[in-house]
Amino acid sequence: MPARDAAPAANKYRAHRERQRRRILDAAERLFDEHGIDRVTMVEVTSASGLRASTMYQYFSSKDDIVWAILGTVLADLAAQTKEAIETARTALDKITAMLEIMADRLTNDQAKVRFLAQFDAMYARDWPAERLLTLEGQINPLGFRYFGTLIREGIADGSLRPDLDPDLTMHAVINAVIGAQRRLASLGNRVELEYGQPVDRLFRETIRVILLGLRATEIRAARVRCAPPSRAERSG
Amino acid sequence: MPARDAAPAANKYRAHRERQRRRILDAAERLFDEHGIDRVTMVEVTSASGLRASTMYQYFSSKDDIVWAILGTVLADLAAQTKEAIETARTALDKITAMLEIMADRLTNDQAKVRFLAQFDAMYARDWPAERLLTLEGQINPLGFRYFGTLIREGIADGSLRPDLDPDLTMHAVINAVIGAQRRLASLGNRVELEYGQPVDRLFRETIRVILLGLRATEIRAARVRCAPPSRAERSG
Amino acid sequence: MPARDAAPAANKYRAHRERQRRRILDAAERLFDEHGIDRVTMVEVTSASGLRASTMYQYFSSKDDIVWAILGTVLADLAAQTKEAIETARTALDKITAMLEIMADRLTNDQAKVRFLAQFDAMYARDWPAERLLTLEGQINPLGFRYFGTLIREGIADGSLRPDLDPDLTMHAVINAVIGAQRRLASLGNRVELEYGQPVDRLFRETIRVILLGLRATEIRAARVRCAPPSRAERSG
Amino acid sequence: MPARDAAPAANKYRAHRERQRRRILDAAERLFDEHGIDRVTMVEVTSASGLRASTMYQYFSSKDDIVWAILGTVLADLAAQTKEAIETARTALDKITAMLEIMADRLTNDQAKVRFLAQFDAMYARDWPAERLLTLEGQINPLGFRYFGTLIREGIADGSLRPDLDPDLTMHAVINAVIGAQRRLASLGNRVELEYGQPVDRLFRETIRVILLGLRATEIRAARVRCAPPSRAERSG
DNA sequence: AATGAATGAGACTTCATTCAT
DNA sequence: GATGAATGAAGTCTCATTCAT
Repeated sequence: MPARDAAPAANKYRAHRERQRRRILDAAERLFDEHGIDRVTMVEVTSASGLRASTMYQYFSSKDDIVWAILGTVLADLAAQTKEAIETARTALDKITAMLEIMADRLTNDQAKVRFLAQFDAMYARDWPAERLLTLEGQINPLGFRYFGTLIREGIADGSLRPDLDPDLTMHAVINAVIGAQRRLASLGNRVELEYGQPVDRLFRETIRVILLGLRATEIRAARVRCAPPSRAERSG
Repeated sequence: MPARDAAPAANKYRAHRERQRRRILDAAERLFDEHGIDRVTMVEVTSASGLRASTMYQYFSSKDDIVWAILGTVLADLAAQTKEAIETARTALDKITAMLEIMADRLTNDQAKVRFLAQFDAMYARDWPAERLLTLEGQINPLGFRYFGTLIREGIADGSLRPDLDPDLTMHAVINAVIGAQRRLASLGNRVELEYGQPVDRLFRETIRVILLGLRATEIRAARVRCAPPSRAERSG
Repeated sequence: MPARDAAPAANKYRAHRERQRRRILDAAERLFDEHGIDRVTMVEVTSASGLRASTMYQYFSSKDDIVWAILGTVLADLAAQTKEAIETARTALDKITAMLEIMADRLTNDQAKVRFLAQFDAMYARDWPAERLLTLEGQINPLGFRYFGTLIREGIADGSLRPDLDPDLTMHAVINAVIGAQRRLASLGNRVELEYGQPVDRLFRETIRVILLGLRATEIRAARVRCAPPSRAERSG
Repeated sequence: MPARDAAPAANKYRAHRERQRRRILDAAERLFDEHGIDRVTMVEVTSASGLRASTMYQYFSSKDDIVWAILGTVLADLAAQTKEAIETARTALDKITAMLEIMADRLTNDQAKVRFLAQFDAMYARDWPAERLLTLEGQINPLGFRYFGTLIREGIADGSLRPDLDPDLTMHAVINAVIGAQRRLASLGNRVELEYGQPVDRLFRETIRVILLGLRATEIRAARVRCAPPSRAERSG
């Protein structure tokens, strides 16, 4: 009976299509990471996927298509992780710390994906429309850029951040530096390690530590209170 | 007399060659910045230089050749500036500050060159031999990487840096973050500006400020100088 | 009862097929006119018809099939119109005039179809078998080519045509010129208008007028009627 | 001595280049005529010219380029012939007759080139910019379109043309019909011959004869003089 | 040293068509 | 009868590079 058969058939098609798509994206992701996005041709992706050129075009009509598709999945993962981490944090400093921790974690456990983002930034930044960037970074910080200012103000209010920070500037500056460092380390990878004699994770975590030291309230509050002896809170901060 | 004619002729010849070389490099630099290194072909560089393909081969036999040549000039400039700045500084913090200032200055005044370095990192990191990286970073810090550890120790000793910094790690971490941020900002350029509503220089200088805040012992000293001897808790931060 | 259900089902089926066929032909006709037959691919016709490539093959298995099908309908219309017009005419000149009028009318009111014929001539003339041409022109003049000679003789006899016309040649020559002019004007369309500053219909009607002037015995007769019995010389032209 | 060698070397290059160009154009012209412009691919032209695909692109970068180049030579020839013929004619009717004679001559002696023009009209009319048409037709009538009106007026004045012709319309209409007929006959070629039983030249010359009969003053002058007996000239006209 | 010509290699893309469901 | 998937074949075009002058 056609009515009964139609749905399963359609499902089967869709499932097949999805599987093929994944094969292509996986092959592409691997090749991009091994040789660099710019050095990989559609022909290579095609044969690495076990397809013929003309079949490929039924799925992706250009390398850009593939790149954007990969970007989509990478960012979706990232967004989910970030959101979860922020929700469980309490003070603003904790939230910021959680965000940066996520980035350290990704660098350790998903270096290939971070490298992909690094390449993407370097190669596509030029061409892609500004809204894309909003989407991109917006997904790293799913609460939106506006939230950055709020976060700093919140931290100043709750005493976890230095009171002299510029709410409209600081968080942007921090995120940028951290993303820059993370991607650079992912790209240069073990070269950095060879050279600096330090694993990339340690370097990155140290970067985060220094930045958080630069943000946190401890010393400043001491200065503000000025001539009173430091409270216990300050001492332990 | 051949002896007399030879030298001027040779000079003229060398001068001509040097001029041609510059034309090529300038054209390439411009194209690389406009369209991205990977999207520029030798054909384009050739015709932008006003040469013929076959003439090009008398100067550069591949795009890589050109890229490395440009890299050489960019790094030489950078090295000179950095060295000078460091020499005039007194405390370790001053030296670090000077190094980071140089980077901010380059971002403001030589964004194209920073963009070039950003592209270089992203695209050539993969292939180029490790010694090259040593050269690269070695020229930013002409005193050598070993010096980084010394610098931190010096700063702790002269009281300009936090005493709890790890001499083998901190400076590497800081430099990496700053380079990462600088190149990222140069690459994304006015896109970041549109999005964050802040000019890239301000963002970058804020990044530096936060990092220096994270490094310095200043506030503690400030508090100390002003009112009372620092408690032990403050000293250990 | 199967006997009762079969007929309506078959009808429904046939109606559906016919509707699909028309959709395809209409889409093709439009595309052929917009972009030129040779530049239109089956893929384009297929998607303009809202079908899938594989479905198309249930109806037409090549572009040629479609072209011939369209040709069939266009010629059928034309044949009907021509036949009717000729039947109501009295003298040979009137018949010829009627035939040419039809062509002017089509140029004015069905320019797209004339353009189709123009393209067909230019592109398929090379390949198509000679019998097809017979069919083609035979339908414009449903009475057959032989009739052309008869027509001229008839006109000479009834005094409507110049007596010095060659019955085996003239009508062919005239028809050819008129078809050539008509199709050319349809093809070049408003380009001619822009250039010559005259609408295509006016140009075409003027062409017809000149040709008819070249054919008719009228003026001589006019002279005759007005003043004096015609001399023998005038009668024989 | 370089000064002496340079010029001959450059000449040699240019001569070689010109020879290659001609080989390509000749091969293309032949293929276009045999199979139709649209059915010929660059690959075919290339190999018919004895070149490699990549060499071809040093000369012509698309089929269109080739088509336009051929068009250029064809029109140049035509323009030269037409101009010469017109100059030696005396009355307007003679001039028109000369123009049409040229077209008959080309049909007889250069049918392939006329076929090329026919194809060009049918296939490129759609796309090519209007100025091109001006150039095209302008070269057939090198005196410019304005001249058409003048010619008719001149003919009416010198008594060689019917006085009731519309100077702004007639010549355009005539030329269009003649070009249409000529190209149609060239395209259909021997098919027409088979069918009509008449060689194409005869048909075309008959077309011209009828049209000229339609234009010339003879009969009209009879009418104008009205009641005088026809002169001998009129009788034999 | 400069350059015109030639070209192998290969990337990208589209089409028409078949087959299994 | 409709359609999703697959694909061989072919065309278009560009690039890097060599060679002879």
